[in-house]
Amino acid sequence: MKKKITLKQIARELDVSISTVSKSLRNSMEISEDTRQKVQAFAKFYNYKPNNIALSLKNRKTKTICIIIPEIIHHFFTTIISGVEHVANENGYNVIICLSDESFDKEVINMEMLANGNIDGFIISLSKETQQKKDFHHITEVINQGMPVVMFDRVTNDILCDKVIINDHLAAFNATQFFIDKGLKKIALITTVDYVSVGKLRTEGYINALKNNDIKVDESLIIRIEDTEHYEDSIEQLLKSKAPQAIFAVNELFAVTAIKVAARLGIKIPEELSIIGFTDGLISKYSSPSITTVGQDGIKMGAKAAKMLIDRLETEEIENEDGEIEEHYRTEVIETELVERESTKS
Amino acid sequence: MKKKITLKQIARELDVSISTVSKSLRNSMEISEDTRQKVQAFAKFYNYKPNNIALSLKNRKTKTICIIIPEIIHHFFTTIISGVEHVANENGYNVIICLSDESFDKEVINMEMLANGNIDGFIISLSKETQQKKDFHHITEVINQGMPVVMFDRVTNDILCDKVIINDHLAAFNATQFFIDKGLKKIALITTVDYVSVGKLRTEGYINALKNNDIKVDESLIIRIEDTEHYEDSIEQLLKSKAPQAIFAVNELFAVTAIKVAARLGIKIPEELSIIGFTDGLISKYSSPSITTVGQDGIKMGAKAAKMLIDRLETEEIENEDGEIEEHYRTEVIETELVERESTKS
DNA sequence: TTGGTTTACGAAAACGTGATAGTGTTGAAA
DNA sequence: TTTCAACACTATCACGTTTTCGTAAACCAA
Repeated sequence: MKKKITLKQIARELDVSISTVSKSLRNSMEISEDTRQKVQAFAKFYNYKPNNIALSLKNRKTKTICIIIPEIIHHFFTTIISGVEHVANENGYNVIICLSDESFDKEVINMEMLANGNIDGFIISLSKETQQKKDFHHITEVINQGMPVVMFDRVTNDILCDKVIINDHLAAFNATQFFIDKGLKKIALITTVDYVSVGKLRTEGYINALKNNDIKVDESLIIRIEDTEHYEDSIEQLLKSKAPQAIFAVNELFAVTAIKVAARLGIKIPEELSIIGFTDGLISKYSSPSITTVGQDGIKMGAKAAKMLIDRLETEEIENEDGEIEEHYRTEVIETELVERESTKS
Repeated sequence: MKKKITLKQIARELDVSISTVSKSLRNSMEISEDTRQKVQAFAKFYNYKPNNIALSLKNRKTKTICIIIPEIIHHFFTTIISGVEHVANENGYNVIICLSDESFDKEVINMEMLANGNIDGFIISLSKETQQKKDFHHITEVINQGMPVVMFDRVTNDILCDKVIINDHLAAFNATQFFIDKGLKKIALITTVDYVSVGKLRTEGYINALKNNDIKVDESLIIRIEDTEHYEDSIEQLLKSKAPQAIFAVNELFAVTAIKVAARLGIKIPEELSIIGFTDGLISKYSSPSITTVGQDGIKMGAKAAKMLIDRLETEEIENEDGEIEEHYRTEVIETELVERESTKS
């Protein structure tokens, strides 16, 4: 078991100073060809690699970013991670993943913990609880310390920072319009409670599409789900009592559950009932019938977020020189597209 | 924008030494009540938090572990992460996630990068390419440097370290036996190529179950899939030409694809064809019909792996004192259970 | 007053690195 | 012979902590 070797050990072994070793290894002209060779050979033999922690301390940057997500067992967030990770790696950054489990406290603890030097910046999607509480002090604090933050998907207007979102409103509008264009008018909505920002926006998109086509909004066609475990009954109720022609679900799980319930009730899809979900995940793809969805490109979104963060990290020094430059934050909108499958009529 | 404050700044401001500040903050008895109060109040006001990087450098531990997985867009691995993250957090550890993308090179780069001080230990599941190459030098090297490594799921006997696995052989055996007990004898297998360790083991389990029941192994009932994109045709071929009574698939995707193909061919499930998959993920749960699977509890597995790693990290100092203690590595086996759903007859 | 013990603090080292600023030796120009 | 530059290296500092050791000042006993 040979432990990692340090500059100091090499220096002692070769009877030169630490500076000489350091310079030799970075091929400084100050050091004679001879010594350089010797040091480099020795270092290679003992597989010397600079200690990243020491470098981090010295350079005041860790080359590590943190992504905080509410939930990892969720295809959308997984694709986000994938996108972030890829761009980060390309730029020599590592990624620390934190799960807030939709909990405000965990989000705060994670941020405060890592803000003390561990990482260079954050990418975050707010937990449900945080959105409900509207308490963002932990985030503003981090930003005030000069650490860049990029928010994605579940964002808030209360914080000024870079953001990456999809146009939830428009996407929902288009999905609803898609139904209407097919001649369907009795369109149900399965959505979340309103404090989840994206759920709210999607609901609005749905409503606006109806209004835009002079279709009256029937509140009894809208189900707002809070408990994410037991909602099958509500859907069954809806299908039985209202017999909608179409359902727009604000996520994949709601969509696939609707399909299951419909199948159980003997309702034919897409002949008697069309369904569109949100988020193009594995479930939609492999469900039978497969589900038409509003595809959010998580990979692209994650990649974008990572790029924005890294851009800010790498250009920060320049901004600081001028001292007085006002931060100018951007909000990027990622496009969505309707992925047509078997759950809607073509 | 107030940057983080350091001990040095507090010391200068209060006109005491750095040591005094440090001691005051950790409530050392050496410092007078008076000074302590003063320092603590000041520190609290400026929200002083020790710099983790400096601490890491000093203590030679980072309180961060790394998990390397082949692929994140995969339910099993996300549950693993979830389990790891939970246990890690409970013990004050952060988790860095690296994706090897099934690539040997990326696995090596990630490990070498992080082994230089960034983290305290690894949890890893081998990439396909690594398993194929059987080149594990990067892992042994890290272990030789004294950094603990825990392998899970895709492991190898060529490396001595802690491991967490499921009994793939037994699980496959039991699944196959389950079919046989229902009176089904013409059982097909959809598996991976043999260099994927778990695929191989599951294949063996299947074969042994057949042999154990004096059923001849029919190689034409076995499909070994290499290209993970285009294998629908092979399955269609199998169903058409051999008309198996049951299919055992070594993962979720193979199982759900089999269902799709069967549906297309008008084969009734489970009446004419029973299917069992492996890994109890969302797809199996939400597929219609839902799929009976061999459930691997990823959360438990990840939690176990994290626990083993942290145990080793926290007890290491003690071992080192004795100097001569031989490392005794453990291999934990996580139980599986058959989750019966609609794709098999009850 | 002397010697010894507290009390309350400070200096310095260590973790590992890299940059800046020296320093001694040699050889050549003046 | 002096001076100056080039060469080849070394010393030191800084990053932010914690910890060990040292030491003035104060107090007390003899």
